[in-house]
Amino acid sequence: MTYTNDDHTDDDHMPPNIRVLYLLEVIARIGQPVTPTELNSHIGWPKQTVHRLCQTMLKAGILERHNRRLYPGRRALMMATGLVNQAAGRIGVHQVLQRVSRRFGETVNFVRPEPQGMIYVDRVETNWAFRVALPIGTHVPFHCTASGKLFMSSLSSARRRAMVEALPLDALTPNTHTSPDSLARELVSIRKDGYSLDREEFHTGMVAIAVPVTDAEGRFYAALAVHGPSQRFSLESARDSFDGMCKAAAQISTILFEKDTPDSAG
Amino acid sequence: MTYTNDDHTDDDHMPPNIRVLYLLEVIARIGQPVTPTELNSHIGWPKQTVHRLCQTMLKAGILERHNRRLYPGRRALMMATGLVNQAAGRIGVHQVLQRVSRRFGETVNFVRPEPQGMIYVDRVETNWAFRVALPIGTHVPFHCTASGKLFMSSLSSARRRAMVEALPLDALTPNTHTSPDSLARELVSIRKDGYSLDREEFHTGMVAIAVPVTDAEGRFYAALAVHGPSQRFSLESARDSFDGMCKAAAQISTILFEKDTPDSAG
DNA sequence: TCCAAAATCTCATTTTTTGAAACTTTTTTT
DNA sequence: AAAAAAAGTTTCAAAAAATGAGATTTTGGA
Repeated sequence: MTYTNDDHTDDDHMPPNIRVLYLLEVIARIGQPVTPTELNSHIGWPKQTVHRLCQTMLKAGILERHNRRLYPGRRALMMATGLVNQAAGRIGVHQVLQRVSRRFGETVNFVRPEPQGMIYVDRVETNWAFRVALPIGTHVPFHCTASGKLFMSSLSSARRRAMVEALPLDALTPNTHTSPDSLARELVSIRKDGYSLDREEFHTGMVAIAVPVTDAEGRFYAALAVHGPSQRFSLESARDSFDGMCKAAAQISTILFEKDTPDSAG
Repeated sequence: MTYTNDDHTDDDHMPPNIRVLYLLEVIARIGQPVTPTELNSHIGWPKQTVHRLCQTMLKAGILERHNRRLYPGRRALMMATGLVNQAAGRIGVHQVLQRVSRRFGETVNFVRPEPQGMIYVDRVETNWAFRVALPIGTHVPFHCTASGKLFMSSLSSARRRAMVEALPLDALTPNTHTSPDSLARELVSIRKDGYSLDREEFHTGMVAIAVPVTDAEGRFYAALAVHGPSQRFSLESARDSFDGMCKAAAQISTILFEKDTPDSAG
């Protein structure tokens, strides 16, 4: 399918700045101390390049070397702790997704808009055999997904119109919107209803409902979506889940955006 | 003239590929979403440079932007989580765990938060017959473990509340918290006391105490926990171990985060 | 609506990175 | 203990990227 294009891939030309980060990333993924040569075997760059970059990071105190092996240094650890802490909200978000998934028995996605399409940021899957085979990090189109339509419905009317007219309205199923007018009309009603449905517009046999997660000022931040096969997850059951999903969306919003009150009991 | 003999300081000269990391570092240190211009005010580089570097990281998925502000992206978090678990100080940390275990004669765990639950990162076990059968790398729930409750107590009140409400409060023993209120109340007192107890809330017959290990800026990094069967490791003995555990936690913090201490008797 | 601040674009110059090849050190094998 | 193999280091010219000043556009608030 032409749409599941995972852009920024690793091969797709990486600027030298990002190479350093990629190296750190690989070290983090491997999960145990490595030698530069072992790194090399995971990456496949010229060995001099890998060695030089390691040297740079060693000099900077980002890596440390013991016994010829590379460890994340103090600087990396401090940075990592700060990042994890700043994103502690994501732990809470994941827990909310799990709760929603448990409650409705279907796959739950957390989806954000990006220029290339809507991107799956986090997910909790059910154990059912039927599953969407879209890995986290995948971009999906705007015009035929519950989350994409929800996002567009949140735009100002001028932008909404411009976007609808700019999109390639490829028909991925018989139900996909292929006319700007019908799509624009649905966006208006989505805006009114507060939720967006995917009526088998992306994959035949799959339906979805999405509700918005907004930031502290009420602006669209992400979509919380539940996906399921139409046989067991009908459009009616999707609509029935609306209230529960709104509550979950509000919780997520609180986790991510609520200002810290100076901690009193409660 | 050998005046500026301080070879590789941070200011001295930073190669372009380290600049990207430095930017991430500053973002991590600030601890909350920033605009490129705010970053600029912390760093003082030409604004175009900061902007360009931010763009590069956004394109790479290392940062995310919402509402003009930069957030650590999914890629940054994955990297950070991976790095944190293999820091250069691991060996030293393990030795501290061994000492604690020898001193109290019980199993000692080093536990960190992840989206799926608290994860056992390192452990020293006693030779006693009674042992917890949770291998390293296992995720355990937040609501019924000393370390999980300790972590949640470290969150801002808004996040704490949202998380408590999102969690499935499954009763694993008669003592498990099953009401958000009672759990929330305990988190407040944990925050006050500086330690967290597991009163047979996870496994009947097993109690635990956990104290926080913080980084150089006081942020939660991990929990240090001692586990034992209630018959020989009572809640009182757990509390008695508090001072010793705090000392150990401080040592771990020093090992992991402190810059070279010129051999002062701590 | 207008205005100021922030962000983006353009481009010549400077600086860095790059990676092949030769060379040295360390580790393993015989 | 010597030889062989693997890992790591140094050198250097070509290629690529980063840099940052100035001009331009976009954005958010009054």
